[in-house]
Amino acid sequence: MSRPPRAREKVLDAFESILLEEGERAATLEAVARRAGVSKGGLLYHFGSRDALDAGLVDRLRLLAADDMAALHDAPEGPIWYYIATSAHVGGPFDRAISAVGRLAHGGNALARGALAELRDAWADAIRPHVRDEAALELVLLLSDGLYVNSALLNDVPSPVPTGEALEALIRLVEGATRA
Amino acid sequence: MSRPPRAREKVLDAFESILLEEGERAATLEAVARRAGVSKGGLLYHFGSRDALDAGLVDRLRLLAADDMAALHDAPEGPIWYYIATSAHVGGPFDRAISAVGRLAHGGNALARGALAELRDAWADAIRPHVRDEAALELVLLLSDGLYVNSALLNDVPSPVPTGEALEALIRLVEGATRA
DNA sequence: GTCTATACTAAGATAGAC
DNA sequence: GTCTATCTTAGTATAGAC
Repeated sequence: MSRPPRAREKVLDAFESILLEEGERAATLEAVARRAGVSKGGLLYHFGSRDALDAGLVDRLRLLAADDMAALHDAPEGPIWYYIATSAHVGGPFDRAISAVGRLAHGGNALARGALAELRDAWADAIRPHVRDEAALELVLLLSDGLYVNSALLNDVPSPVPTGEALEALIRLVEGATRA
Repeated sequence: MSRPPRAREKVLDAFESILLEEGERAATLEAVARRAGVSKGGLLYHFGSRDALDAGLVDRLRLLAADDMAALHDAPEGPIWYYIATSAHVGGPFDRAISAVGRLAHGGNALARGALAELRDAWADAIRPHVRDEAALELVLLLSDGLYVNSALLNDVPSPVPTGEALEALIRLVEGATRA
């Protein structure tokens, strides 16, 4: 009856944070270990190599993606609203995992690319029944991607991401233009 | 009457390619020099440090951005069409420079972040007169960002970026929803 | 399960020859 | 203007103590 291994999760949290705030290059084993509050050796007990650490983060993304897909299907405001609104709401565990795995994908990691491609396909399948055609589907998917890029990019640049009323106006516009 | 320094440009081309295809982490001075067909020492003659190389790429982006802004203003199909269509048409020098500088921005480079923020502001100013309100402006800008993310991400994953007729349908949809 | 110490490799940067 | 050689530091990984 062992409790979930806290250290492992702390390491993944640290890895994610550094990827998001400082990029792939800064996410060295030493930097991750330091931020997680363990030694390099301690980290390497849980993740035997850099590749294993990458794979650990991709696994986390897959788990969170399954939960989110369930929430999207059940959303009372409808999937389009849920999908776009949560894309702008970065900072949650799922959003962080997506962007962090995105950085690994940029670095050429095949596991990361595959997981993101699957996620995109799953979203497309969930939203397709609610829009009038493929152009409308593309618009919804691309808009959400745009929100991600922009929310992920800015750590000191002033944020161009719409929030609150501006975001609602944007979503109403998209719903009007795309709904089946 | 010295001709433009070819080696310098070759180095920037190589740096750009590696950033796009393999990410920040792979873009080491040695890898860039090898791809450019020069030695590490040769590279460091033109760019005295890694920071100088980063700055060189940001400078290139600024030059290309000025040209593109002129083309956007003169585009016969109108700025919205020009803007979205060219966002999907990655592979040109300008598009490559934007995505490559985007990678540097992810890595925390302040010059890169500043240049991209300025570019976004310039686009917003150019498109604002042609859309009906700020929500419509956001939609156009975010859609274009979405096209970039997706075109930049895929080196072996099958491309989710619409082209040809699908892209035209998407642009007509957006124009209908946003035009002033 | 976590640490310290250490080995090995690769990255950034300099010096000086050509 | 470009090269080779070399120095230094940082990144990955292993061994073995606690």
